[in-house]
Amino acid sequence: MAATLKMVAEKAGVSIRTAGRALSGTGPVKAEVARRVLTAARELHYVPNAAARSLKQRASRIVGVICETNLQNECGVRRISLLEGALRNAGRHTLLGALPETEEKLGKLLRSWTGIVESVIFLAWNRAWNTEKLHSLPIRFLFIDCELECAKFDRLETDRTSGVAAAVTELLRAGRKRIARVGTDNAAGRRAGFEKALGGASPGVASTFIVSNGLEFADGFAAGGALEEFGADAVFFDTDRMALGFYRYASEKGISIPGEIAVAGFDDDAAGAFAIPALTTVAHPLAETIERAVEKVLAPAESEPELIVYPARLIRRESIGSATNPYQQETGK
Amino acid sequence: MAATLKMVAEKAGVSIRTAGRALSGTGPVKAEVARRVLTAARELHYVPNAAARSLKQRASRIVGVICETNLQNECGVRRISLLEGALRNAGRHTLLGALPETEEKLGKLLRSWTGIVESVIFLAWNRAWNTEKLHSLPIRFLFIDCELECAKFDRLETDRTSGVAAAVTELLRAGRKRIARVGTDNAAGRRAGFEKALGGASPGVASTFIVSNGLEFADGFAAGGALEEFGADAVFFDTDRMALGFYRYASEKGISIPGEIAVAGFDDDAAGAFAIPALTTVAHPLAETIERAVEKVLAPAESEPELIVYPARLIRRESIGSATNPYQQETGK
DNA sequence: CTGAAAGCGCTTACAG
DNA sequence: CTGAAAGCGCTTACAG
Repeated sequence: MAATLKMVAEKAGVSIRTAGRALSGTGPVKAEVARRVLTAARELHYVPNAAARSLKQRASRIVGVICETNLQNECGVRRISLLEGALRNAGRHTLLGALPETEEKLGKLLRSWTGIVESVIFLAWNRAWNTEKLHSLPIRFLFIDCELECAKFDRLETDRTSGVAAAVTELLRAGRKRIARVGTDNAAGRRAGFEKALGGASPGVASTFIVSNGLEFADGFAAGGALEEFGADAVFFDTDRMALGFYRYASEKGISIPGEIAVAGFDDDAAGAFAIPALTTVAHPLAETIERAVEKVLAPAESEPELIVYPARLIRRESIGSATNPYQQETGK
Repeated sequence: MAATLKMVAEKAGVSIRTAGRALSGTGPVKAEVARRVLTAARELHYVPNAAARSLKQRASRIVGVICETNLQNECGVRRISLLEGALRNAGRHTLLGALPETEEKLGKLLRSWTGIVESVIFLAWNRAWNTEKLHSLPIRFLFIDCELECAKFDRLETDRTSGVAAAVTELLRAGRKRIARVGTDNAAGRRAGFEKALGGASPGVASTFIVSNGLEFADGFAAGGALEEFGADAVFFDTDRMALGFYRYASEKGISIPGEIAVAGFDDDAAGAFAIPALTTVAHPLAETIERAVEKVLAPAESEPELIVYPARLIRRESIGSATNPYQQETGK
């Protein structure tokens, strides 16, 4: 049985209002009375009911976060972890949910969050879905790296296009002539980056796109056959996990990286820095994005929605032919 | 402005109670009246305020989950992801928080969760802390894999001792004579497992424990020097991430795995199955633990606290000398 | 400095 | 079948 403010007030022999003032420190209370209230509260192990306070104040201080369903890639996790910490520093709590399989289920989830959550940050979204229905909910929405096209919501995006272009340009600079990209079909920014880099390539360069269902180790491993068939001497994978899955394929087939094929990934997973050879990758602007997301959540709801794009950062490592050991570069500082 | 039940009732020209009945489907309402209410609700985009309902019903259906601070190991993430899904299937929401650095901050966090959360599941805990203060909070607690010794709370544990013992026994069976363990000082179960396995070893076997500050790639890499110094021909790492960090060290020094040194880890990260050589590891009983945790959260609070231990599972792969390719074993089914 | 009242938005009894 | 009242636990005005 949790103690209530009423119980504390009765025990201290004061009105509920006076007890409230004494405990919260707002408003004047005679020192002796305050002491009596605090003692009563301590003895009853009184802890204020945050939900009741929220209801009265119409401010729950809870932010919903929708993440991808199969949460396992390290970058997504770091993002959630950083977001939770930043939100907590801002006095907010994080309600976590995975993106449901269907629009209907998402609607149900958001309705069940109504009144609990003030804002919802989407870290994952299905681009085939309609955002219309979101408008009728008394919730503020923010989309991070969802490649959403609807301008009615705040959106923070990593500039995947430039990030991928930088990585692919690096493959070209290393003198590679048959460049492949392995990834999923719905990654518009990555495709654009790949094409952008190839647009500036010399005439003798050939390229291909190998469609993958997933973004996991197994998907990278599975792409090995198609890469051999194409005769790729360089490959960009949409995720580091895929790239490292391909490492295993290459090892089994005796294909040398980067000798026979140069490899680059995306996400800057910690595993990549320790892989053999260390993996060239593109890092998300995590810190900037998180900082801005929290600002957005704290800002008054009336502000105009905007699209903010943050640059990704290329991390060049051994897998495209560098002789330096990036592990020492990065951790030696 | 979110529409309230009162607004819907007024628009439909009925009492608030009748509107409530029509919308929730509880209790009898004349068909024509119900239709009027539903229409009004639709037009106003009415969504019930879950927080207000919680307050009245004294049941928030929100479960707090406290995870480790630097959430990056894959196993911990899978656990959270599975937990969120299982809780949602049980009609519960997941409030996420990282374990604060100090007891005081944890107390503050839990107080701020009071009234919001019905139970809190700890996925991380500092064994130096006192559990006494938890008792005064109107929250139910559950500890998963925290190696907590206090019998007043429900605890679900992976049998790390047997898991580690199985891995180390496998190293011994492979004929290794100088066995090291690399890990943190506070891992009681792992230490016990290591010692248990060595207790049954032949007289000629030597062993050592190399203390590590963290459980990351860099920590495994950093242990390389001490392992060479000891002249280890086999090593058990407390996490797969450390083991894979050591892979990099071995590669740089030209040490062959498993030829010169056999390696085993713990956690069953996906990366291990694709590493070269594929990493022998111990898998957590994730599914069983999650299922039981949700059962506990749903069960009446009066039940006696208990300690339940689930067995870990050894996954033997190339890193201790097996010739089979476990990748094919595991994904070929 | 202190208290009685009203209300956040809903639901749970209780009368009609 | 329907409505007026009370209450979840707190806070925000408003009187004294």
